[in-house]
Amino acid sequence: MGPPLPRSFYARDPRIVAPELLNKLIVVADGRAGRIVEVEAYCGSEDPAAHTYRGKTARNATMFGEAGHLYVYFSYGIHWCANTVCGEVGQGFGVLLRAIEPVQRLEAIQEARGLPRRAVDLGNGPGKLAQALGITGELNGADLVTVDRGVWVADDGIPPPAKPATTPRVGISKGREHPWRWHVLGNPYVSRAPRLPPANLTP
DNA sequence: GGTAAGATCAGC
DNA sequence: CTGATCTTACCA
Repeated sequence: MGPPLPRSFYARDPRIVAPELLNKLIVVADGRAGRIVEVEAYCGSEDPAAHTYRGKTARNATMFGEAGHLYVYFSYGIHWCANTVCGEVGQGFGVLLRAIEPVQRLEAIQEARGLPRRAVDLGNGPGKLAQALGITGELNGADLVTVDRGVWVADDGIPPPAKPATTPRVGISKGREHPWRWHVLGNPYVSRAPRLPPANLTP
């Protein structure tokens, strides 16, 4: 399946790392795995949409640590979301994993998601992705490079798309001007199709 | 100390 | 469109 990505892969600007994470595999301890088809970059103190914009808190501390660890946070009181920490220690940079195409242990993923689901609905969103792979707060801080808790990101030889689709990020109100969401163009497992520019209705 | 908003999702 | 209901920021 290929080795875990090295620390140096993550220790860069998340706007570089994010598109390169497309088509990599995220693998968890019990063998469930998915191909990453959608990501977003978050850029610390320079990014008002980032959890780390206003400095370190109990929740976001992992994101200020060493690159290559997993930052898992609890969202809207219901869902878990997973990020890879990027950049230098103290920057609070990371990449949110927003969608996967399930590729290994489909039955376990289906069971984790519950109810009959269309294949595309198994991992097409950050909360769904975490639920599909069983990622919860227990995995916050896991090292994707040393694989200390069984979670890692593998390169199985499929390269990132030469021209990934680039759009504004989903679900934020500040920082909308930055096109820091990337996805595999045309892949049916992404959470949202590219948003068309607003129609010009003025005469 | 209270309140509102949020990197979401499922079910009306 | 709404509810679920955790974390944080911000105001009093």
